Amino acid sequence: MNTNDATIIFEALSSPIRLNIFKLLVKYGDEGLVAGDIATALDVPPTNLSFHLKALLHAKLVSVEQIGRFMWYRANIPLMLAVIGYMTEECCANQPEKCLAYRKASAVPPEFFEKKN
Amino acid sequence: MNTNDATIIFEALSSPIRLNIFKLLVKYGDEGLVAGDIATALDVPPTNLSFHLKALLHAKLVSVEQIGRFMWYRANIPLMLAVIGYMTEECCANQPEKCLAYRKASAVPPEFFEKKN
DNA sequence: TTGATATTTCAACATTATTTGAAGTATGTC
DNA sequence: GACATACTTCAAATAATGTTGAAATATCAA
Repeated sequence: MNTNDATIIFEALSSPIRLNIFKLLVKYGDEGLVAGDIATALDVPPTNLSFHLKALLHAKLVSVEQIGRFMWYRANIPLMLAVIGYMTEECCANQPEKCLAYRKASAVPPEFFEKKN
Repeated sequence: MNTNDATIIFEALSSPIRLNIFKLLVKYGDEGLVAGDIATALDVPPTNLSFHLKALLHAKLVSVEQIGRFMWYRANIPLMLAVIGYMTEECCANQPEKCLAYRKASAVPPEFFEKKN
């Protein structure tokens, strides 16, 4: 994860349509969702959906698997976590106590911050 | 934090220049940095820097304080943490065990994941 | 008050992103 | 094979963003 990767990822999440696609896919987890169902759920014309899915694929925020005529899309949650890591990295590295204080006051759900290992 | 806020924030972080500005400001913490020094550090013409700082201000990712002729810019770290919260929310809410498993394998620095209270 | 410094705003232009309908590709069904 | 379905690619129009130099604003220093 570097500036370039992060830029592409943020770019991919910077449109309401794409952010909603990603959030929807997170919700469906490993099962994923077929392009047509994403289009229906979010009321986006198929052509336009393809365009946005391409941006998410390019950022690697989603993966796709063809099964018959259907394209199954899935969210790449580990990558999302890597971006979070990237964002917090510098903060923690440069002023750990301040970062921790801010984090304690943040809206991040507590169960997410359980000790790793 | 809703889709609209998040979109504006991701939009603000979706250009390499703006991402570098933000990272630089995170590094300087509470002290902040004056516009001219950001311009020098990142080798961005002042006019262009102003344009990008405006986007970061609009997203509220940075704040600004005028002191004499100087404009001191500072990163809004709590907001950054709020976005992280927003991104993890749905994941944790919908499949907590999967989310935790992914997190354990993620590159997020371990000290960031200490129990909150 | 004059001139220098710090930064922003403006206007023009250049570049990039988004949307749409029509056409294309591939798979499945009869 | 002929036709329907699922989805993508293409091309053209439109919209949004990014960049630059010149001018504006505001503070400071002599």
